[in-house]
Amino acid sequence: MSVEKIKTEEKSLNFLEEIVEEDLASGKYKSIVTRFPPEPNGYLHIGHAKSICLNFGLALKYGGKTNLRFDDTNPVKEDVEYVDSIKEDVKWLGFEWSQELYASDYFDQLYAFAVDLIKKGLAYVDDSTPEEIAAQKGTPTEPGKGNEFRNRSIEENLDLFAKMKAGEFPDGAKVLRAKIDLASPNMHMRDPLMYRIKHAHHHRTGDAWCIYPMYDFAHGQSDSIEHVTHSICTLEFIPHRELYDWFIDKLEIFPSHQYEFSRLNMTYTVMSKRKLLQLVEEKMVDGWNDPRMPTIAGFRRRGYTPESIRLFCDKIGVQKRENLIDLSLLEFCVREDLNRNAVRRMAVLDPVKLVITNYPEGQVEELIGENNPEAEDGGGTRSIPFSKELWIEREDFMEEPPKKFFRLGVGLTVRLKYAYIVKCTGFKKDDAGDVTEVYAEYIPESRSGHDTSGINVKGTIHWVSVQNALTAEVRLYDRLFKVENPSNEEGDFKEYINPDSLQVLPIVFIEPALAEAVPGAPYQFLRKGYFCLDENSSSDKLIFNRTVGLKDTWAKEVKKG
RNA sequence: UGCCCGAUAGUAUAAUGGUAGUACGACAGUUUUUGGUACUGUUUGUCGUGGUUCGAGUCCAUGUCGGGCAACCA
Repeated sequence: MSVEKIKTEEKSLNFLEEIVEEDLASGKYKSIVTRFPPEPNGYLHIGHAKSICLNFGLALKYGGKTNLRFDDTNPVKEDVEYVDSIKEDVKWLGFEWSQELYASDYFDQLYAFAVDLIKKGLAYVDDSTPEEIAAQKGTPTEPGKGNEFRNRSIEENLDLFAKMKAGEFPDGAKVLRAKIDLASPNMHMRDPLMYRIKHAHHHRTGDAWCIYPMYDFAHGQSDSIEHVTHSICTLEFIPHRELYDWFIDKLEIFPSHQYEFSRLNMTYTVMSKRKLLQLVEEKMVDGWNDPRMPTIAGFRRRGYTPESIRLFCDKIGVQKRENLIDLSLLEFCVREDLNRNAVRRMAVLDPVKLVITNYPEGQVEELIGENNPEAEDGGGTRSIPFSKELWIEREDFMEEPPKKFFRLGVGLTVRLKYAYIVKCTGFKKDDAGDVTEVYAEYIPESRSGHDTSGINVKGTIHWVSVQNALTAEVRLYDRLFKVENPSNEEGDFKEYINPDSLQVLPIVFIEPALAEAVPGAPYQFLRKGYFCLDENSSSDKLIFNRTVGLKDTWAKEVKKG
């Protein structure tokens, strides 16, 4: 390979990798520490996967470590259910955290930090109502103004803050604020809140506390305590950075640094926990792990693999500009993985009966089918029963086939996959005009692997032997929303939900080998797409979810007309 | 109209003052016992205007457009 060739194939660094390489090269750090800091108030979605891949990926690439730290400073919204799901999802994606930590682990330390700032004259207790505080903050174009509480003595502040902690005041009666600059052009510097009173039960600290730190007074300090070198978050936190640095500076603690990248947006879905929670609570979907949800749990149930999601995160890159990624890129990534790894099977989703008129009544032949043509050895084989009556797809027969239709129609020949070439001789319709049976004659010397017929056919179709068929329920999923960017549309985003996002096929005929289908394993139903067993599937009732369809150039052709 | 961030094909993402490249998509073709896969080819781009320079997507100025910021949320 030429030098140029190698050079062009070398993947360029994203801006965060560049920063890390510079910091390592300059000796600023010997190794890096990152963290993934979810709030346990919802399930992780594909946008979090981007952040997870970034944070863990950086540490993996440059030899550092990544902590999983729950940002659990608001007890009224948080729950252990979410903690558990988040841990499961991160693990499933294939990452191992160095330590499992909680911002709530630092409540004592954070309290001491606050006391330190009070002693330095940099924080005060304010008795104002939320409305008063908002009004006194001014607006982005007008400076805010102070109030009488701002000038309380250090002693009084210390006393009041201790009483806040001791539970002497009701919720909302007082807050602790940083004393910074009410005229700052950065709204976040206009004496931000540090602590508020909430007599609420916390999922970890129980009833030990009735004051809880705000995000801004918890996140940076938690990073600092953990010696996080690169604290990576999304763009909306840019204005918080000045405050992040201010607290670290005034507290004189380890200087973690914050860097921001743009969050992931994807077409035909929504990516905010608030909206996803709404879909769950209003039962628009079957829970957080509904296969139509953009949650990690949803993708897992849908049959997406960790590899495919990691590949996707790698392909979308990292930048600071707003973006809206094509869903087709994610689908490309999952097909790429599944094409290599999914076991091939046959299933007839919309059946019509094909009768091989010259095949002996009652005879059953066991034919051999390779499990995966992409695998080196074909992935092994399985046995498939063939008989006189077969199920084939309704769409594989046409009464009046157009020129480029390489399937069945009277007089047309096709290969039955793994079996014989058949020639269509006729069909039967019912009173409603629907085709009920298709007739064909097989060519005995055309059997797969032993074909001496010399006949060439353009098309190959899949089938399942009627007398040996098993049945299953199949769930076909489509995009959750009808429009590319539901959040950008007028009105409520829920108005744009795709009414056809789930199609249930109660009875689908599948080949016998599928009785041994394994949960979590990917299957390709030939010519139909990739499927996996649903979590509610049982040996009595098999249920398959369609992960993604195959690319279908014929469907495109038909659409064009 | 205060502050902050951003702008490269349809969508993403490179080019670090020196040939605007890659992927997905779309389109066309080759191969094929999956109208899949693989392979080949085609298509479409530096937000505008000035300036610096032998040379600007890149640096400077200015304008335009998009996004964010005034939760006791994170």
